[in-house]
Amino acid sequence: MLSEHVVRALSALAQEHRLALFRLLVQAGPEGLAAGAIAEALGVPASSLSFHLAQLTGAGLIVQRRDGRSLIYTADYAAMNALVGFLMENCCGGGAVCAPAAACVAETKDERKSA
Amino acid sequence: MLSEHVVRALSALAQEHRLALFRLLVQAGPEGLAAGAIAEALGVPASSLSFHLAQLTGAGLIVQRRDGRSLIYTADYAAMNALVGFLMENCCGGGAVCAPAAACVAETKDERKSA
DNA sequence: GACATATTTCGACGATTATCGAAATGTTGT
DNA sequence: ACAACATTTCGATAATCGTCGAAATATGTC
Repeated sequence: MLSEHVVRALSALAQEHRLALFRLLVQAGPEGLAAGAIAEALGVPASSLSFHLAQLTGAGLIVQRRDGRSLIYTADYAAMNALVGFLMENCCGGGAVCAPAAACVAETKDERKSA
Repeated sequence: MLSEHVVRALSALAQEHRLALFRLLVQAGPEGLAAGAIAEALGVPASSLSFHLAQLTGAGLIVQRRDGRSLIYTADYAAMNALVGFLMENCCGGGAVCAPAAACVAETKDERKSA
């Protein structure tokens, strides 16, 4: 993971609306949310939201897919885990006390059924 | 933890020099590093570095103490853990698959000796 | 007190960012 | 083809940010 990418990701998260947006998607899970639903949840005009979605997408933190006329956004958990891992890497010079980075492993609805 | 503080912390980290600086301190551990040593390690002019140190300090990510004429900076591990925890909070709606946030518990030299 | 060292504050500059309405694009149903 | 809906692109504006030299502040030494 290049620090250039990490800076881009952190910049994307370093903004009230985008931080709220990302957390909304993190908590929404793999099903994600449509742009319209996000705009309503955050109370942000559509054009502003679109700008923020583009920032997060460009940073690789969220992913877009289409469903009918709606665009559905989901958090990229792998990117989130990598970001956290990068920040805490070699914490305290690798002392045993420092726990390894957390990992969120998302499951789809189907995976949950078959488990 | 208020999202306002988190945004401040993320903004502080969302910059090449400051990200490198913070990671340097995270890896340096509780003993920390003097401003001069950091400036040399990063290849940044003293006045620029001072600006960045102030950003990180203001965001509560690092802490300053004095030793003679040097100012020693250390990473605030509690703040780092809180930041990561906030980001991953309630991941996937609280699904059991998602591991809890990582935690780095720093030890001082003395604590390590007596352990 | 004078001097060297360590670091911060000041001031100015160019570059990037967030905002949002209006218009454009893509999608669906008739 | 047309109308309705969902979302993005464009353009302009105000605000914030990173940079660094010069000067100021603090500390330690002689």
